[in-house]
Amino acid sequence: MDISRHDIHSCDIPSLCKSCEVRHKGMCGALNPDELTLLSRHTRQIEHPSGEELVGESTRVEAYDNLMRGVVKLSKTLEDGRQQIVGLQFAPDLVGRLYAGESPMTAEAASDVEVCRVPRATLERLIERNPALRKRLMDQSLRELDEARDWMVTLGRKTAAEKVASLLLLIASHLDPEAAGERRIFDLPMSRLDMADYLGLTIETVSRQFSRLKKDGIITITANRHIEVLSLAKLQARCG
Amino acid sequence: MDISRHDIHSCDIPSLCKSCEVRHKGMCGALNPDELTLLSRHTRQIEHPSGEELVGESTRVEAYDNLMRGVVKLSKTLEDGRQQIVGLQFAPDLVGRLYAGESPMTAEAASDVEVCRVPRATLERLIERNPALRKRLMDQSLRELDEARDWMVTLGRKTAAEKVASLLLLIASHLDPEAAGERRIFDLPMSRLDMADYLGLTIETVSRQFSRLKKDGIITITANRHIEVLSLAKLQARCG
DNA sequence: GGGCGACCTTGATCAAGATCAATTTTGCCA
DNA sequence: TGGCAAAATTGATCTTGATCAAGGTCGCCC
Repeated sequence: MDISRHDIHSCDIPSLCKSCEVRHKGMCGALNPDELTLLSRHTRQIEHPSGEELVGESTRVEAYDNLMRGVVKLSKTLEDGRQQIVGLQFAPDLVGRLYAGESPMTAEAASDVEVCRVPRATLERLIERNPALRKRLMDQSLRELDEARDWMVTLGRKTAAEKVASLLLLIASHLDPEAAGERRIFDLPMSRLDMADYLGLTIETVSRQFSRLKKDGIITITANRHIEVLSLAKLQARCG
Repeated sequence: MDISRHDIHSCDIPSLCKSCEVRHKGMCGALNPDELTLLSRHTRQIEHPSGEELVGESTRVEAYDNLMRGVVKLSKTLEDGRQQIVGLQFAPDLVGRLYAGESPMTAEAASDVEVCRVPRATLERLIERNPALRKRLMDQSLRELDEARDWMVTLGRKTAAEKVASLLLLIASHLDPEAAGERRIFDLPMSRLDMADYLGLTIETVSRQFSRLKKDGIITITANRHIEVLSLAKLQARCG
């Protein structure tokens, strides 16, 4: 794990700093120079390999993680080990349940991930002082709530085929958002098991649905993770 | 529908006023006298019979509803009519998706319901001015997000028996929260169809699970809606 | 380049819950 | 109080997705 001082001039915390790459979605411009200085003093840039845990379920929350690159999965586990993924986060989301003493879930790197870690107190102080930052975080929370409720429909009322199509569409829209037309190309940021745990299915069922999408000419798969969507319209039609 | 001027002295908007019945959970004390006067001028108290819609899916949001009595269900519907309930709201929640032009879901009275309706602009102006109110609404949003993610585990990974037990426990904790010991007594605020739509099941499956809980001596049911939980511990043990 | 382990696919069978089809119960109103 | 429609229960059967069981593929490290 690479931990280095955070330099304000080469700042790449997408959600909190000015010179970020993903300016259009992040918190850039929300902070004034003083606030940026304060932030840069307390922030550390950290890399996590795929599979590494950022925050454990029911553990104390000491810091928030600003997601710069990669995909983070949020999951919950029943006592007997059954697991459900309850959300995916993409850059430039803030990872971590605001204001909670204990994290209600596990946050884990789904792919290799780069974050900027901000101590809890630092961020919460900034939120107090900065209305723009506050509004951004409120908007992120409300958006996550919308997404969670959308996914409840998927979990409760869709068939296995519709579930897998919905997930592919969700991932495509985050990882290849600019693309026009019918095609989308991307690498799945998660294993079949993760997908099953997100969809409330087994890996076998997920695999069979992938095979069906392939057979029906809607996608091609190479090397397990590389997906090409040939007909976005047909994929959408399978989402229910 | 009974619409009457809202009188500040007999104010009973639990979440926004001072003399509310559910002081411990609401927004009482968040507003100063000026703000209360502003609010009282624009607020209307409204009663909705069970089944009546407060806000429709994909319709323009013109006002928020402060829930004073009863239970509101939030639902989403797929094109072919499949329905999923994505949340329940109890007094003194604020009903309505903050800051959205269009409501992402339907809000409907599950039982008979009393609300205070606040125009969108009025509440949003108050939020700007009042940090305590702002924090309360942020906390409600974050709590709803936690609840939605908890429910995703129920929808994705629990069996029918565990789902029904989880719902009974959820309702018991809201409708008979003070009770000590092993017993809880309450009236279900929703039909078997609503419960099925919340759990991602059919009414037949819900009914069979109720019969099983009865047979196993965990609950008694009278008149379809009146529930007595005989052993809270056994009910909890069935939640997974 | 070969070998090993993790991950994925495919097939056969099983079971939980859906569907279809009657009854029964409840609430309501005349 | 009786009658009726809506809601709930119960039973028989079917279907979807889970489970069990082999193989196959991929990626990585020596």
